[in-house]
Amino acid sequence: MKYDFQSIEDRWQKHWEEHKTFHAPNPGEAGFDPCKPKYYVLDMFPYPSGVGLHVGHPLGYIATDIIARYKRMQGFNVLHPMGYDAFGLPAEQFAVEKGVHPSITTDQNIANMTRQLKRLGLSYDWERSFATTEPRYYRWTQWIFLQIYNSWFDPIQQKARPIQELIQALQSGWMLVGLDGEPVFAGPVDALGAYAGQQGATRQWHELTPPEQRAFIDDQRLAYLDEVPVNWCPMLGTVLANEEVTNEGKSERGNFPVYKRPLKQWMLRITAYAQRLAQDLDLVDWPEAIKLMQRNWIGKSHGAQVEFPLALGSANGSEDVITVFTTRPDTLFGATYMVLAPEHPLVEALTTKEQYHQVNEYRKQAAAKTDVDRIAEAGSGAKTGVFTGACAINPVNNTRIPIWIADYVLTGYGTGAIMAVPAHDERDFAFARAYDLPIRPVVLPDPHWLIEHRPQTHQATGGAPVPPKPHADDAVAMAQLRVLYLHNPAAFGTAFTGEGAGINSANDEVSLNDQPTPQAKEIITAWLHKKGLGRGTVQYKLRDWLFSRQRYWGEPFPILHGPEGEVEALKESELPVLLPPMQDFKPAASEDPKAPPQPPLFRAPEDWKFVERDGRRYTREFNTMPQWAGSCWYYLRFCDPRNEAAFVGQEADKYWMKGHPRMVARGGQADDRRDARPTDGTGVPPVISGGVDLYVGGVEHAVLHLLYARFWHKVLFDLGHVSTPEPFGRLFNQGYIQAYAYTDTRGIYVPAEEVEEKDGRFFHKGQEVKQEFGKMGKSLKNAVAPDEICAEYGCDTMRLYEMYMGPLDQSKIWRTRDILGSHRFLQRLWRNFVDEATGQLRVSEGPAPIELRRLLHKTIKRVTEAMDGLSFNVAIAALIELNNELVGRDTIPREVARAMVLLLAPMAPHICEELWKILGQPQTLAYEPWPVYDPALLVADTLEYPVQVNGKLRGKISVPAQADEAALRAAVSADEKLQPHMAGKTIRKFIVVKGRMVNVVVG
RNA sequence: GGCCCGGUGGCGGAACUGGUAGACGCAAGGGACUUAAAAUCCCUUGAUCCGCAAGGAUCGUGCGGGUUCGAAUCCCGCCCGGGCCA
Repeated sequence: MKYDFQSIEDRWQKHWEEHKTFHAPNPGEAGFDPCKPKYYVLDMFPYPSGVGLHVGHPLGYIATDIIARYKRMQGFNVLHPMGYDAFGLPAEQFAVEKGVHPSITTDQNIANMTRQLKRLGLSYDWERSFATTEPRYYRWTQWIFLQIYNSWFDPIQQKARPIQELIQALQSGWMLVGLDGEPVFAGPVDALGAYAGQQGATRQWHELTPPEQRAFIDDQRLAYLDEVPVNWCPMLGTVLANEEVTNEGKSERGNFPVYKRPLKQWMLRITAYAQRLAQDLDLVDWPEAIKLMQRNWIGKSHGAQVEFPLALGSANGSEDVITVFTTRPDTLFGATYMVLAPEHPLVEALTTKEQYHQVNEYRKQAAAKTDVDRIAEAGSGAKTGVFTGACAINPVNNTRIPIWIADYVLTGYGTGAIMAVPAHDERDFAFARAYDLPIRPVVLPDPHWLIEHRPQTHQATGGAPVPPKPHADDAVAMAQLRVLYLHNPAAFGTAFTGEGAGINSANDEVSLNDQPTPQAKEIITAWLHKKGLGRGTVQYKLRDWLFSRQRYWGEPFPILHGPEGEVEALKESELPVLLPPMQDFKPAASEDPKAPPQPPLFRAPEDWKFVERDGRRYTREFNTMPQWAGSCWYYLRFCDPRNEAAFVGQEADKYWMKGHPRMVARGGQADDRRDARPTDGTGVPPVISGGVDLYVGGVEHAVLHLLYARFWHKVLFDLGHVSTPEPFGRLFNQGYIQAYAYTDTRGIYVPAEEVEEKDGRFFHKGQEVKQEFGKMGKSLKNAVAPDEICAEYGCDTMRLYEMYMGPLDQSKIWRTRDILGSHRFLQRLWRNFVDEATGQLRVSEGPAPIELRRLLHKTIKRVTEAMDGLSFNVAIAALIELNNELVGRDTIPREVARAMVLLLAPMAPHICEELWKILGQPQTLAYEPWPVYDPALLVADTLEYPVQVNGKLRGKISVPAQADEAALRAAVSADEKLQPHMAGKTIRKFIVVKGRMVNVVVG
């Protein structure tokens, strides 16, 4: 009886499906065991792509499956679901290409992907599966949008609250309307810094007209309409979020040009959560790299807001100050000019008649460029700008400084105005040189910088002699260099942006001279605050989330627009708003960046587009939600996917999302949970955030999906709909599978499977080709389908191979021929259990020989620890070693056979189920207790100590395990091999590492 | 340019908290079985050197220093590769 993986795998997959082996009941349902702890292990939501899976995709799925199976055996209730993120551009584009409605292609793709996944023997609870495109799912996506829409962010409590509570507070006079359209607390302000300084200029709620009231409230919502400069991609016919635009100013999907233009769009106020999104990263067990990326994206920076009064005669109108934000207030004395973004609202009022034409022309040019172009041009040194004719006053030294406009300043960032400090900012430096503006050094660079950038040509020194390269210790030369810098910083060719001692920075009241940068910042910020000229601030790079897309294949908004342009949200009872059936769902793509956006829903049937209410005719919102909406909360729906009354039941949320201290497998006693304690010593903090216990996916979602989902989750948390502050307690990023790809002499990729190797060279149809490698996929023609591998070797082999390739978080290269090794392992395992010729079981009763039993328990320890660390490659290696030990024996003891099958089962479940059955077990092994090792068996009677002499390995001694130092000394001096190394020398030190080794220091 | 991660045999990789570097697999070579091939089983395999042999010596974890009885592991400086930001 040979190892017939085909029939074994078919049979067990059928068995699991028929017996619902992996169905996890919810609290309160039949079969639910409340005594067990829970474990929620989740894969990142996949797209059901039209081309199907290649072997790179399941890498993470296999890993989570192994953990799910392992945790089940350890006695956890395991939630392990899978579903599909099926809305969005790729699905729609695929549908457009094939000329079929997206709902049809989506269903086909889902069916195909489900088939492929099931072929891998993944133990998902398929009964919980859903797609974001199902109305019973997106109904709740719309519902959550309504929650966000009907909320505001209370800056004192730092949380979202129902907008109704704000309205009540305003009506009762507890809150007032500030001049800048901010809600202002009417009570005592001292304790409430958030509102400090805003009193005085306020209005009572009842002083506002109803439209004003409505506008005010709409401005406070977490979902709001705003006319904003957006990333407009005419070729896709939609706008994109900043995150969806590449550094090159192209769309991430399709690589089409993206332009900046103002459009009225739905925005989500994620910026209100900037502080908490950054701070709560401390609560989760995520890779540091990902936390860092999120922190960078949120971009918290400390600095100061400084007010620059306009010089007399400069302002035509109301405003008399320009506010700027700077992270280097210590360089304020070096601000020699100001720059406004071309779009800055003050530009119109400031510009003098003489400069009007030039300024206007410049503004037109700037409007035609994308942000990214502008940043790129600024970075490349091509600075452009125009003088407005107006001047401002530098408040620290009362100097008149000119106000310019330049497109290297963007409206989206900060206040859209900067103070330019050319001596200490690269872009300001380049600009100042281009337009001959003064450069005033106010921070003294360190000697290394001065030497590195010292002027080296006659021209650069302005005619002065070129000094020889000074030594940093040469006080006289360094002094000369400093003087040269102070007189002519431009000669050094670049700005000094580092920290140093202040110079040229004093007025009658305050001096930053000789102060190191951090202190200088504090001193000047305090002075500005005292004088009412500015204040220290915290600034974030994070922008609000642009939430509208001009697409068909997305969730419709639960929003109506009234005849007077008023916005009206639907009631919960009116959900879902179904996508209308349409034949022509194509976006209105155009190569003309000026073409007006035309959402496909604009062409929807009349009875969908218009809604009668109280005798008024409302128009539906024609935009749809972006791709990310559905994946922002799917992990919650998996907890309770069939709930018709709520997006997730409270009990289900509390049970599956609950946080618990991370369990540590200690000494293999993993199911003694009374003893479980938070991890320590590993440097991993205990997880206190709750949420998904293990979330596995690629790094590419580091900022987008993971930040959006955290934001939604926090809103739901604030409103009391979910019980944990964070959605994903522990995150793990798996690496990619790469593969060799081959290019011919023209540089064109040839199908990798047709390439043959000869003596280290590669040939395709007789032509030599070049070997490269890269991420597996269609474009490199190097994709390998899992179906082929499963057919040839079986999916157990494929699962083993993918896990054996290397650490899960690293990228690795797929080599089909290496699969043989994993396959041989399973073949050998099978033959150890079953006599192929007779079909006889080769298992013996009776106790195992002690040495074999020791090896078994050592293996249990290694495998268990490797599982906890997700080091499946190491776990497999340990099992191969044990298996190799069994090869050649006539029979294998039952206790070894049993444990071995259980240990391998999470990784190669089909063959193990079959062997389990052959061993006479009637039940699936999916819920068998995980083997536990006996620590007593790991301690041998005699130990072999390696002995070093002066740190070099010179021999080995065998001693009883209990041997003390004296016994070891005796054994060492008695050893013949060691003697020559110590002869004639005194032993100066005798180091014993108990159970590990001995080092003798002689001399 | 800044920050982060990594660099170990022909290859993928292992090595607890500083304690026998190279587990395990692939590839390669030799042998057994076989009419033959495949499959299987056994042996060898970091480099250099000494020895008929058993065995032994020296070097060796990107490079150069340092700490230590002892460094792939910790510290400093550099080189290379990857990622993120600019």
